[in-house]
Amino acid sequence: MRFAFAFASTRRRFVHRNVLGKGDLRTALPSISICGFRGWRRAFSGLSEDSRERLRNGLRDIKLDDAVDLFGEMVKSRPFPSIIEFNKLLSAVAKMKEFDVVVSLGEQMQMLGIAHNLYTYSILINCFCRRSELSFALAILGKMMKLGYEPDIVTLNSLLNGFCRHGKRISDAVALVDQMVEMGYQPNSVTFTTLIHGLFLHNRVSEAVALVDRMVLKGCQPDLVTYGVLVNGVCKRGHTDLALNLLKKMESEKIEADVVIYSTVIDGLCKYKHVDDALDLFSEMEKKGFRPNVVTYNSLISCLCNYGRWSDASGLLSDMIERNINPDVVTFSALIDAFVKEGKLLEAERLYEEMIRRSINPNTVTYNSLINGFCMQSRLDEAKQMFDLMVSKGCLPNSVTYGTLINGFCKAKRVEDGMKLFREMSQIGLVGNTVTYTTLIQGFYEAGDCENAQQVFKEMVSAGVPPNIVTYNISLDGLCNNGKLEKALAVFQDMQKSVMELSIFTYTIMIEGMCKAGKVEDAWDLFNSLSLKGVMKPDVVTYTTMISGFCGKGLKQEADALFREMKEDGPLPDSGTYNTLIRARLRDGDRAESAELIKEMRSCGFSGDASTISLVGNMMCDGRLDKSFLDMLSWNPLPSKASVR
DNA sequence: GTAGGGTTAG
Repeated sequence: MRFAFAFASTRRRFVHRNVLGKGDLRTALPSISICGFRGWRRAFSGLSEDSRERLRNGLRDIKLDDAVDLFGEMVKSRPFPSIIEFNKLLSAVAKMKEFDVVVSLGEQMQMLGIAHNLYTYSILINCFCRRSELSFALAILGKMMKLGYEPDIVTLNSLLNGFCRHGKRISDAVALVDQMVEMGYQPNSVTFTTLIHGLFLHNRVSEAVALVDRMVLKGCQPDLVTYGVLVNGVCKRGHTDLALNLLKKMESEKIEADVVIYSTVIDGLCKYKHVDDALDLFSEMEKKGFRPNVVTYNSLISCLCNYGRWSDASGLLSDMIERNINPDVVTFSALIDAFVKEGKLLEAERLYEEMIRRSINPNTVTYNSLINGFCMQSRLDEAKQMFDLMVSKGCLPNSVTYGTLINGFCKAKRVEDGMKLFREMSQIGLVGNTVTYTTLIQGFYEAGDCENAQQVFKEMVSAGVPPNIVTYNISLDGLCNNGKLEKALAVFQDMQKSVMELSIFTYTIMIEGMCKAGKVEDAWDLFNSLSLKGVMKPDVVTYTTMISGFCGKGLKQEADALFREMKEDGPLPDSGTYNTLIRARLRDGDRAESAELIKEMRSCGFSGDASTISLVGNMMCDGRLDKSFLDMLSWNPLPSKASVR
């Protein structure tokens, strides 16, 4: 046997796997055992004329259900139709990308004693490869070769695809092509295109691009599919210049482009912020005679929406309607989502009605956006109603739906309702992600319920969902704000020991926690340890937090000193820094110094914030301050920073 | 009768 690579795993027997559940294929198939010998002449007749006709036509446009029915009819008829007819059927199902069904049908054939031939094996190998189940494909290859069939270039290309899709065998894929050549096979454009695609799958972009030149050297011209793979691969990774060059190259090589390839590049340009280039290419494709389709429009419309270019987006919508390119659920969902994010819920609802009027069925994504819209406005009951509506329409909520609602309830301080939803979600088999869990943890801490917050954290870990730095920061903050500094410190220590990369934000939370617990000295030690370590620079919030801590303890000199240090060689003080200091001065009753600081703050372009103004208001009421302070804070005699710029 | 690919929305 000339196949040196008769892989070790081929020794493993092809395991029959019934991938479909009971009730689908099983019931479609005949039950041979119940047909007694005398009955079989009546039970098993030939194929109907209709089915013969279908098979003659190569099963064009056949639906999956019909194909499965036909298979049932075929295995009932005696004698069995030839393997060629079965192959036609398997091939048709494979074209629908229903690889599981193909595998299952092949298995049923085997059980009925319908012998596979080279093509049957080829189809099955292809299906396993498409499902990234290389070992099964190799097992069939072994079996096939044992029976004396030698794989041809088609089967080898399928196998190559299997290696490419396998998580760890891309280098074996590269080697396989060389091996093919050694064994006297001539790789064709499918071979190279498959490998190029595989390299992209493993993010080996430059190798993928370089392979095109290599294939030309080997006498293999790239075709439209090759360019499709290349253009998509580079666009998805932001190399839109390269994609545009590829379009030109296609033209010079007289390879006719198509609407999909243009749409791919347009979408790439949109995603990587070259909106106007996308619009240019859009008109260029029209000039070249390629008619855009709904997908082309959808890319552009959602992109324009994301940039807030509403009138351009709706212009394109009217364009497409005028040209009889019908908007679909994606078009409407994109527009609805964009309006929701802009807070224009009314417009979003109008679009929803419009799509119903056009008999376009909203899907989960559409409802998710609308639910999000209500959540954003804290209209939780309406959000829940929308949720019920979608369920009643047979539209299945997914983890985004639940995540959105849970987030809404938590933000509206209704963490218990959020938790109820979370339980419901788990019951129907949807898994929460890090964000969902983190939202709930935050909700419980904000409700002062540390116990449940920690419980959710534990559940998260045991469910195998990894807490991230945000989860930890929220936990630290929650513990500190609920008077559990000791516990927070313990967690903080664990974090420092872990591989997690801490941000300055984490340290600021701890410094604030220590200050609030009256442990300003500890906070100051931590603050200084930052500069000593040198890895983490305190930012303006860290400084302000520390200054605020000093002020709270009446350590005026320390606060002033840190403020000076900040101005000399730290981060620039911001409105928060000034307001923190000003409130401290005002509380001290130091009017002159307060006024001085206010003036300085104004000269930097900041003004009094809400809590400073409310403090001044209170002090005016009990007569400790006069109105001039309020004027200083809110009246604007100085040019603002913006107008100076 | 068998092989490769690409576009849109949360």
